[in-house]
Amino acid sequence: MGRNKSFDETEVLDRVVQRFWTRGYKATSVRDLEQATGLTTASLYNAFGDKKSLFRSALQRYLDLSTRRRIAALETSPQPLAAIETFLRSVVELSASSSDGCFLVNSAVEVAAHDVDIGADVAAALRDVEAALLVAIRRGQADGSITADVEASRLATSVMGTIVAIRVMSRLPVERHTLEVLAENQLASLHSGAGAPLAAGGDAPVAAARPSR
Amino acid sequence: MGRNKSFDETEVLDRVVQRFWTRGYKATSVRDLEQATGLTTASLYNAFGDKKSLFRSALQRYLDLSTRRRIAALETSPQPLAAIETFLRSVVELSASSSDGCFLVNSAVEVAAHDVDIGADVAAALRDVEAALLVAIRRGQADGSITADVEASRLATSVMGTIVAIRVMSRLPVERHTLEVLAENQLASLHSGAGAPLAAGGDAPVAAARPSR
DNA sequence: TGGATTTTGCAGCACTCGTTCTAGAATAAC
DNA sequence: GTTATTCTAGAACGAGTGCTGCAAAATCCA
Repeated sequence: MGRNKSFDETEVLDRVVQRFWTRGYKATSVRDLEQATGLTTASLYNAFGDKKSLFRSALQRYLDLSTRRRIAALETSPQPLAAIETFLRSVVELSASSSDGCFLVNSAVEVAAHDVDIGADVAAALRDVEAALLVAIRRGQADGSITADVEASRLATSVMGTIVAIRVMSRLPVERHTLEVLAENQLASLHSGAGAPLAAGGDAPVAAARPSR
Repeated sequence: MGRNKSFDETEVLDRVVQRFWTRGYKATSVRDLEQATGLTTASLYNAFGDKKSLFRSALQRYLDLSTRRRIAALETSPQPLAAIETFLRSVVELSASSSDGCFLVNSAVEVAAHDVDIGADVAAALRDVEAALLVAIRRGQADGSITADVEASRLATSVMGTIVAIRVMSRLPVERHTLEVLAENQLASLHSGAGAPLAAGGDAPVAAARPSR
């Protein structure tokens, strides 16, 4: 009983994600969100609670759209090393084409340290990613494509760190080449075959300075 | 001619750094800074200009105190690999004992993407660190302590990325062990001797969950 | 149709934001 | 001592902050 909502919650959340993602938590005002969503204050507060709750909902929506798809791809791919490579290369691709970075990493730095709840959200999401990487790495070690000289859990942490680093560097006016080097060095350290722990040549083209925003 | 300032600018800047560092740019108000420094609005604006200028001055002060000391240590140490190891271990130490992260990395994520000037400041500082790492790595390759299988510039970028990753992870409620793994994997990939690209054992103790703030 | 219940539009709350202004206090040069 | 100049104190500005209150509109269940 009662009146129905005139909007779709997930569509609204997508707009909210975009705002929080590009501007950050503090720099995004509730009025910004009203303008971005076309909703009024009352509708926003009625549907999602206060600003912090809305932010957490947006973060979960972002995880559903971005992070969890990657996790699924990692866990189901028949070629785990190739899946990790695809993952890393897509992160480089995204990072090179936008300075928005990763909503999760941005939130880790700006908000997570000051809010226990959001800190737990972010840490849990990163743990999920690392767990998926771990599964893929273990399978890669089993089929011989990934080096077994290092514990799988250590490799997973290392890959996770590389992703975070790429995401942070992408917020700065750095060359795309820098991001590629980070990804390639990480990939090289995963390959089995102990003779060449890291590729010395580098098969990716050196790109020009990325366009400034 | 005229009246003299009743405060020391660098002492005031140190207080300002602490505020911006722990709370971020947007979440730190000018009134916060007045309270932290004991100065009035007029004195702050007279000495440092507006909020953004004050932030940039604080960032430079931070670089003078923290970053540039590390750079000097890297460039002058007779044992470059040991210097890098000391660098990484001190980053882990700092990161494990505080959730403030690195003022430079925090600024990269929160502010640099939205402000061209600050973005240039941050990127330049990271370039300086990477350049110092490069010098140390080249010397390590020359004396045989660091692997020559990988281009020095790629190693430098990789170490830089690891530092950034540790700094970001330290803002979350993660175990100290995670930060140590990141540092150790990176160190292992620097060592010459191709047989064991990454240490499998791990000589650092597994610590309990770090104290929450 | 008639409540009951929910959503919506919008004014407005108390407060904080970065910044400026004015008056007076302090000090260097003459 | 006078004067020119700088610094300090604190009020205040207009705009913006997160959030709430209230009446009107819309919808479901009976």
